[in-house]
Amino acid sequence: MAKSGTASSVQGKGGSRSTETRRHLVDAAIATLQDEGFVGASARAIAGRAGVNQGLIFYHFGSVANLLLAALDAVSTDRLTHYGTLVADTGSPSELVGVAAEIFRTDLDAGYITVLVEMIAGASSTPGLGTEVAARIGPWREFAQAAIERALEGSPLGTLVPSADVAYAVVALYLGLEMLSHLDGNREPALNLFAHARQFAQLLEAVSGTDTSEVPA
Amino acid sequence: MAKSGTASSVQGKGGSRSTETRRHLVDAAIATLQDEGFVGASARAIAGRAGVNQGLIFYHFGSVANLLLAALDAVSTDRLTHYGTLVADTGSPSELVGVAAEIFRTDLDAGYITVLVEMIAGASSTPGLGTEVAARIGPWREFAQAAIERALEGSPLGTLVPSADVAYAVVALYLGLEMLSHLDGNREPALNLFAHARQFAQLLEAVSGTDTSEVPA
DNA sequence: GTCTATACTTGGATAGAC
DNA sequence: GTCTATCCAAGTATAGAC
Repeated sequence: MAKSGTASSVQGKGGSRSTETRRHLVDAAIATLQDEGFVGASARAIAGRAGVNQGLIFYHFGSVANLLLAALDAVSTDRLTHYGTLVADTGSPSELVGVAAEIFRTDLDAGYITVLVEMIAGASSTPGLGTEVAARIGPWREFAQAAIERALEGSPLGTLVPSADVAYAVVALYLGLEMLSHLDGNREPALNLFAHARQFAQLLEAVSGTDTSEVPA
Repeated sequence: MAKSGTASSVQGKGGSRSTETRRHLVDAAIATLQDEGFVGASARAIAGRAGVNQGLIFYHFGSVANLLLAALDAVSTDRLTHYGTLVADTGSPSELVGVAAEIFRTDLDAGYITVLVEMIAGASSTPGLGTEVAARIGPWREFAQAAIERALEGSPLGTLVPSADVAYAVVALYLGLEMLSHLDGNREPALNLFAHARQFAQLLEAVSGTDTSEVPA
């Protein structure tokens, strides 16, 4: 643990003073977005939570907006890799809905979607921020689309369902459910919904599955 | 048009100086929320747009948050009455989806949902604001639920579908689609979705409608 | 009762210290 | 290269003018 910051011209190693401060700021930015929203995510509020001088935000990230984007980046990459492992061995649509419910519940409780929602809503104020946020949501849509297509491949539904549009709707619903759940502090309605969706998916599997002998009257 | 504001102790009439200023402020608050978001909706910005002194906001509404709530009230009542006339003569589910698409398109272009989304997201910052916003969203959910129940009454789907949960999902989707559409300035994906939903509703009507002779294999 | 001028607080950004 | 002290703009709120 060489902590001497004097002779370090190399910045690549993870223990450098710079990267340490950056990480603290990013973590604090995430926490502030969750607790105080985009409005409360000021340089002073974030720096105070990180325990550093607020000027460091402008030195390391150039602006508050850039720091918030870095925070969004951190959450996005972290979540997407986690989703990947969860969805890896998912076969049927009803299984996918079950995993989606699990993902939603975790993200909701941990406040990850809050970061996303606040950034989208807050982007209206800062010029140019919207494009940057949109670029970071793209992977979420692509992930959803890939998962949907994989769950439906081989099924007759696969050719009927426009996966891109459905993925768009899923992400939108994800965001909307977070907003409503977060607003009245009650996650039950949203979780109920996933339960219903799963039953519905099972129904669809029974009707249009590969095994046609079980189709009910 | 008695414009003399000196001897007016009565405040009921709509042309009074006070109500006129209030109306200007509410209109300006709506426009500011749409253009600049919750973050940009400061007392100065709103008052500047309304062409009045910013101190008037605190005199007439007590705080910026209260003015924004008044703006949300204005939008909510205006929209809900409008929805009422549109959904009045709607019979089948597919018709309801068609009307919902029309409502969404209008609201999206006029920026009405933006006001709602910004208020929800912004509520994280101001203590107590969340409860007030939630109270103003309740009617939207009730409206959606009533419309869904009416479109499904008589159909076997009516007893299967949990209308409250579906209404919750519809409002959430409505909000989420607005966020995404507004973010990348492209309303096509959302509108495509409504078209797909309509086709799906028609399929459901054919399968489980009152006329059972048309059920396909 | 209605409005304006002013006080005070917080926020973004940088010049300069180490 | 890293960080702090300081500056100025923008925000909320009110005391007092009309």
